[in-house]
Amino acid sequence: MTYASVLVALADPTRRAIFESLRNRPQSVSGLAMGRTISRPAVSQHLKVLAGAGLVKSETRGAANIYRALPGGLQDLRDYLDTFWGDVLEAFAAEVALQQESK
Amino acid sequence: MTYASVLVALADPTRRAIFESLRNRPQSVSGLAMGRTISRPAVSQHLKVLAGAGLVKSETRGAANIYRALPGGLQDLRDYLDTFWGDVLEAFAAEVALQQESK
DNA sequence: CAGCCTCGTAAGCCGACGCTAACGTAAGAC
DNA sequence: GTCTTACGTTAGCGTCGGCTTACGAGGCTG
Repeated sequence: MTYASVLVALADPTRRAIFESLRNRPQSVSGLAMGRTISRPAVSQHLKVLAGAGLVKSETRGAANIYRALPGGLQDLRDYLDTFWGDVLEAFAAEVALQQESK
Repeated sequence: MTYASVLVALADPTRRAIFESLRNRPQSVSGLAMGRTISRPAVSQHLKVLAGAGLVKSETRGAANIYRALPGGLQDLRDYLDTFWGDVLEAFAAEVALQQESK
């Protein structure tokens, strides 16, 4: 069920940009907001959504708050897509067989 | 770039339900709307979005319009996720090496 | 302590999204 | 031709989501 929240989290372009920036190296909230055109609270809200989807983990270091991308957060979505693959191909094969039979 | 539209398309629960219903067997617009609580035009609009993302193909059969799921439509998203995997693990390894070095 | 930094949250605004109702079009069935 | 079925599109409405501004809570430094 968590693949749904992952899809919602990654559907937003700004959130994707934050996540992509985080995949390279862990960063603080201010650091993430600095290179971008949006304000710092906006980044904070996006991080909240990403954390809820299990894509990001926060780690308090002094007054700062370091965010890091979680590799396993995408696994559920990958499994979901793999399920689709098998089903679609199966349905396709079944239809091909059906048309062969009707000839 | 198409993985973005795929993410947006699959982020909506109703659209996912339609796509999941379509992965089993091709169906007409009315057939898709029948089992659901939403109206037929709503289904039509969702199918338009799915088609724009390359997840679905329409095939006119008489007055009806049969929609079918495309297996290759998810490939771009899969590749995108795979890119993340490598990068995150690489960053993780780099950080581990950094901490090892500082010891 | 005061001052400055970091951050999260609440209120409010505005644009986009999903839905319905109504219309118009095209393809059979009679 | 007439009627019915199946479909796409539009206009309009309600709602949700992303953004900013403003505030309050901690932590660190002088």
